[in-house]
Amino acid sequence: MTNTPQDALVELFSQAITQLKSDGVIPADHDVSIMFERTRQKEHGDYATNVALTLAKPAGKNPRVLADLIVAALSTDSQVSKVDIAGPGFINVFLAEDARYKVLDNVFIRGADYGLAAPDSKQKIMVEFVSANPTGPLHVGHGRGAVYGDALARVLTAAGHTVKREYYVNDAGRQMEILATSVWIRYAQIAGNDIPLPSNGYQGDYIQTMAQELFEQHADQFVLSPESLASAQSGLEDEAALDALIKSVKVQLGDESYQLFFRKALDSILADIKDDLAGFGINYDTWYSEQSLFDSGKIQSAVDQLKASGDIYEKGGALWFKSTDYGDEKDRVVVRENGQPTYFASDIAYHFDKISRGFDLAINIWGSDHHGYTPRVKASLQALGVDSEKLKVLLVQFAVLYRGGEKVGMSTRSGQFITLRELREEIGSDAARFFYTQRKSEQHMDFDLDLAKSKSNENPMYYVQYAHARICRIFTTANERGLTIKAPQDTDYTLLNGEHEAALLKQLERFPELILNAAQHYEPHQITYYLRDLATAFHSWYNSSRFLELEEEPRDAMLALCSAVRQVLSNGLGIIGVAAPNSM
RNA sequence: GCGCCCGUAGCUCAACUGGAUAGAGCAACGGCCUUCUAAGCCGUAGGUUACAGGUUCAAGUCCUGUCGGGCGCGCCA
Repeated sequence: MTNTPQDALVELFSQAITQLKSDGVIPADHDVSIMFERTRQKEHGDYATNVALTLAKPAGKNPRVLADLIVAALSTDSQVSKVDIAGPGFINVFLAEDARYKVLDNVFIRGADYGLAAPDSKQKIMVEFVSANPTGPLHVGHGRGAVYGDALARVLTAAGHTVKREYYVNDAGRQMEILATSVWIRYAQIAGNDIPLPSNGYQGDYIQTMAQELFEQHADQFVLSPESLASAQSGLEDEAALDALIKSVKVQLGDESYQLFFRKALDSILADIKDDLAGFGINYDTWYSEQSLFDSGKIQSAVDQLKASGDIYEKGGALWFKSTDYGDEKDRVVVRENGQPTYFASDIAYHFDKISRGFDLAINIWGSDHHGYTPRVKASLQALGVDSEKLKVLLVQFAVLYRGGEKVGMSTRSGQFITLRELREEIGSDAARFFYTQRKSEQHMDFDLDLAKSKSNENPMYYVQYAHARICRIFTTANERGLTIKAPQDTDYTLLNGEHEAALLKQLERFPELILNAAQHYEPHQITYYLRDLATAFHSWYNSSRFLELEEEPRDAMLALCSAVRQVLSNGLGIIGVAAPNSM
């Protein structure tokens, strides 16, 4: 790893602060942290620190006076050309001319790894995301979490963490039963039975498709008499009637036959989800089955452990977890009166197991509607003796969809939704990823489908990709003209002395620290904004000069800079999972 | 009612996590193609950062309150 310029400056200033401490200007026991920021305006130099402002009070001195003393105590450094004091007491640092060219060598040496921290040098992190119930295809509403989760995983990887992606599959519970029964009813209908699908069953076309396939394989082998089921439905409320219907179908089909429908539904939907996400460039390391938590006894043992520690009590025939002892609003049921564990029971076991697998940090990406759920899960981890700080829940706001200026409603059961696949096929994986990654995850967001689908300059992704394609084109043209171009490292960087070049070099230099910052704050969108800034700096430069018509020396230097910009555009686009096309 | 998230240009969003004159894109207006791709560039206009207080050298950012929007408050998942 190459040290960032900030590191060197912090070192330089630390010595001065130490000096002032021994001189008695600053209290010797005062803990000083020095921060350097890149400046917004070039009149303020390359870097600025507010250290004199933060030390003014403990030192009992006017910030500007203190800044003077700090600057006076600095030893000379060949990398620093000038140090100014400005405003209320900022210390602005101007770097030496040649220091700015260093970044080019870094880019050329590291290549596709430029900006990336040493792999596997930090924490072991699991990112769990999407984890939508396997009761139907993913819809557009899942897109934001999917893209955010994957981009975050990529950012964390780039920052040197070891990252695993996991999808928690809710393959146990009532929704799955409703699904399996819905498939059976559609199957029975195809086989000629006049059994209506209840309105609270799954209505989507994909149910029909699965039923049709089952019918083709098994003909009418699994039909039941409608009369025997009708009785189960009469005189009950909708949900109770549905449960009765499920039970009835289950009993009459027999476990083995019922499982056929269950497995068919689960397997094909899961396969569809996997395929869909893979089409987005999202690939998981593990698909963790909720059912396996039952089968392995992990739920039971987690409950037993909580019982033993006195964190579970009985009330009204149900088992309650005392989450209020750990800061939750109210206690929560883990095992119902009827003996069925709740979804929360699975979650306790799941998160406990997750942390126990040796991750330093487990990140959950949840829809914002689940925010109230976090305290109880953390509470359960604490009760089980796990540091709940190891679980980080990041919330993603739902995107409100618009089509033709109208809000688009979403409902999985009714079968009326835009699938994620549809979105991807219409606007492309790249555009969708870019679009989502433009927004901070916890920010409310409007998703204009018409806009996302339009392949116009209104979509900023093209702006960034175009910069990359343009650079590729320059080299293609140079080649066509038979020009002999020096290797980038062999060119004279000092010829890159214009304002455009300075702006670009600065952007390139910023990339490694940007990745670290984006990772630290779980904000992949920073990469997107950076890429747009870099593309802007490039397009602006491009329009100001025709490189290929210059004298050889400056031409080759400029092409070296082009090459570096192309590399960083490519690296950055890779981190958000968007392609860097050679031509457009 | 209580809790969490949010409120920034006409629209969609940033703002290096408390720093200097709040920035981009789209939309609007005016310029730039005999040229390595105009999916581009240059310029103009657009703001009391919802509102009112507070904290300090410094607040869009932190605290309190008000208003407005979203979500949550099940022996649902």
